[in-house]
Amino acid sequence: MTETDVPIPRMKAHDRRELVIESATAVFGDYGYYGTTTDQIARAAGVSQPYVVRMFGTKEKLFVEVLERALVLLLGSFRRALANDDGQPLQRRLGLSYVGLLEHRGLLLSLMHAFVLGSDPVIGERARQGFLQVYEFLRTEAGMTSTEAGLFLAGGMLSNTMIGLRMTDMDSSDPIAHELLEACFPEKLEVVVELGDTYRPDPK
Amino acid sequence: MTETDVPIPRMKAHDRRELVIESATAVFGDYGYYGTTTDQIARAAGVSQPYVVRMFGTKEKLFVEVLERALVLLLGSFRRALANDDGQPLQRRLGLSYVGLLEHRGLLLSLMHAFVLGSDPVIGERARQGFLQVYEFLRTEAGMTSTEAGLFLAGGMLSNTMIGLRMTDMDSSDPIAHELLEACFPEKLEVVVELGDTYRPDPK
DNA sequence: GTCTATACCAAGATAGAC
DNA sequence: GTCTATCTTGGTATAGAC
Repeated sequence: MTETDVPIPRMKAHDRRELVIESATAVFGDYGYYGTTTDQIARAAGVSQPYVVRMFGTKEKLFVEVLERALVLLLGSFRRALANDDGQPLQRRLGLSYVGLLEHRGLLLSLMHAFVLGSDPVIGERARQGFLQVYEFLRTEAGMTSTEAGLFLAGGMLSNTMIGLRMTDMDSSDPIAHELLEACFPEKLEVVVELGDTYRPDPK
Repeated sequence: MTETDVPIPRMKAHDRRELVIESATAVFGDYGYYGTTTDQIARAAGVSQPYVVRMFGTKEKLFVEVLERALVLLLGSFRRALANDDGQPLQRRLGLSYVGLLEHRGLLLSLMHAFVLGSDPVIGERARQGFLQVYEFLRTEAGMTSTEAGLFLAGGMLSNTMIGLRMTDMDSSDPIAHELLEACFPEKLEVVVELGDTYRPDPK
């Protein structure tokens, strides 16, 4: 029962699990559910492929966990922005909070991939539910009107799309692209471009 | 050289090709690029799987064709709406035109899947280009300001997301869901729900 | 122009050792 | 708790007949 019984660097189950989910989020964000390999995820997390499957049972279950965690983080971030009234208008606080989520690599993109997979019986169901949850938050907790909430969501979906398109990578070159970016992220461009930088390297 | 040399129902190459692209659009719309099988497409088009590959070389090339055709149809539809001035405000004409594209099963969703695959060297490149093309249309031909164009695109991306989520399928049940749909498609709900109906059956 | 048969590979999952 | 080896399936692509 001495501690030296354990020579190889192991982690507590929970930590490894978190690590794998985080890596999975990043990869799923790039290639989507079907486009992502459990092996890619394993390599990103520095563990073996069978172990990834072992931990979550199936790739699908893992994706659902990623999706669920993304929603938790998203709503958590919104709630914090809501509580943290710094005098700025609500829309802006929430918007910045949203953009701040770019720090979590793949988080918003994994969500987006899920949103567009509504035909899938299990992923689609969870995705619908999650989207509604966000809408409900905006209406009930944030006190937006349905129109305001719709506009806010629309902006969010446009952001996600631009991130998915890796538009932030081609910034300064094309003047039209640059104008589009500015139109899409009013007053937040610098933040977005900076955070978007993290998205650069991803050799398959 | 008699016509009876050809007993089995063949089509002109061009027509078959069109048919396959259309079927592919529908399936890609449901499951995305990676999630779609060339065999699914083949069955949807009523031809053999190898023949699909034969016609387009690779699955990737086929997807790019689908993407390109979708953009052509989208811009065509917009140009028609622009030219067809019936007194309604431009935003509304374009919006209705956009929603009308739901008639082409999978068209908007295939676009959406492409948009979120920006990390892919070939698909991503084409997708970025296409998105910019649309933005440029709104700014130049439709004469929108950058803000107007941004808002319009945002609405479009939200629509796509709701379609992808199959939100229109759960209409009347949940009151919140219904409110969300109305907020998302102002004055167009009936059209959307009606056209969205076509999306129901899709057994994998 | 279109099919059948099939080669070939990649990916998810399982078994079992350490 | 984590790995190596491996089974199994399914999917893209090719060959070649009709």
